[in-house]
Amino acid sequence: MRQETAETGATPRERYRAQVRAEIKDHARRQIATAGAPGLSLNAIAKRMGMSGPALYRYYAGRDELLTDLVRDAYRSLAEDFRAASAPAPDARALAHALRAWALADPQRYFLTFGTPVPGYEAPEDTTVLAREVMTLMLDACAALPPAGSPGGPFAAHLEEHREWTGGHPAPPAVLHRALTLWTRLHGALSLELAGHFAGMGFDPALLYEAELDALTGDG
Amino acid sequence: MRQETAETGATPRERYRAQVRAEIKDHARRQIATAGAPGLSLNAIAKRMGMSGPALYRYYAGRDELLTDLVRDAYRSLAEDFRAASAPAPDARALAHALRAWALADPQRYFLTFGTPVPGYEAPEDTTVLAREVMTLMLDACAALPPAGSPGGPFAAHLEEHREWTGGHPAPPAVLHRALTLWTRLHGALSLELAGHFAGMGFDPALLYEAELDALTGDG
DNA sequence: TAACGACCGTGATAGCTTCTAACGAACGGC
DNA sequence: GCCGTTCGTTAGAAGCTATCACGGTCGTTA
Repeated sequence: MRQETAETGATPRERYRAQVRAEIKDHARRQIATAGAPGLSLNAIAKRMGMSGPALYRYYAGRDELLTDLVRDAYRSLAEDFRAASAPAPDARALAHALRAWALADPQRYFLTFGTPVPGYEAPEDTTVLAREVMTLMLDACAALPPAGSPGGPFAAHLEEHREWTGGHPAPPAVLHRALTLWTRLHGALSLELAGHFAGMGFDPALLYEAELDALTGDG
Repeated sequence: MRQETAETGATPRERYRAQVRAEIKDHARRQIATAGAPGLSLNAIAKRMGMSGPALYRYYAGRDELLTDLVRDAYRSLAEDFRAASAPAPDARALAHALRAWALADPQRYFLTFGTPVPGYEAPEDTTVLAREVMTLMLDACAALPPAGSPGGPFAAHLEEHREWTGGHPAPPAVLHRALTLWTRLHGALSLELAGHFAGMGFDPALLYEAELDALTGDG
């Protein structure tokens, strides 16, 4: 039978394994932060950890599995920041600022989750679950906003009949619409900024972001 | 001396060279459309063209140069579609629809221009010139819109002093703001749709796009 | 027409990558 | 103390970018 330690609930072997996996992820994070996802090299990680290339495959079946783990961590980290920004009460402005801070802290991490998808790579089921969790926090924040003057256009009516993605959230369609536009507009400004498309244009991206946020919280 | 043909103004050698380069680009386009930019392989292109790998280097110095050429073509193609949508008169709605059609026709081409940047790769000067051309058409379209009720917030005031990117466009700051939000909002909705982030959410991305467009042309 | 030079395609090579397979060593449970 | 699981190694296949040196071809020029 296996002997479990009190602290972690795992055998020493499993603890070692978990630690090595964490170390691998740490190197991968650093590597991705500077060279991006395509620059992630299992070989380089192994060498930097002082072991040979194939040894890594004892811990990760391949590049994709490592990337998936990083995506999972990224979503979890964003959800955590969102939860912190939602305390003591859901707040769309705080959420938006948390999102930008999270993105600027590690742009490649943002691209890993919301950037260009790798064609061959299929996101596993549980990442969409994590994404839904983030979405739920956005819905809560938008539900807490003062209701907009307009009752919502034809798209809000469309959303009334297609609310599978809300996970049973009781928000009215106008709030669903607001949450979606909050997401897409902030992502639009943020992703173009991070991708460097505003470079050399002269204006301050932070002010554009703030202007979008004003438009959203004032009247979507 | 070089002998120029009447039709193309180039020697037969140069015509052949241009034709081969075009064929390479064609294969690259097809390859990128299915496997994305990281899936672009010079070797595979060469083999599919019936020649050996290194032969390609006679026509393109490397992967980056080929990618740059594709980016250039993409911008040119978008600018062309925008010009067509701006006839007979600048029209923001027509422009937006042209953008979405252009993106859906080849999502990887969209990502090539507006997607996650490759960290090692630096876009050459002339692509920014092409991007400015696209931006100018957007500015023209926004200038032709009926003026918004609001005179513009603090960001519009900021833009008044930072209008280098307009290339001397005489539009008032409110129009500059509108053009920027047109770009970022449409990109936000479009890029998330193309990246598959709306998959399984149930609603129709086209309606979301249309709703954003309504919000923009009605009152930004 | 004959020769020269620019250009094109080839195979060989270096160095990198992911990933599989087979072997030896170390660790932990009984 | 034995024995099996697990770990790390080296070797190797297949792929990629990119460079080099060589031979063939084409166009021009003497």
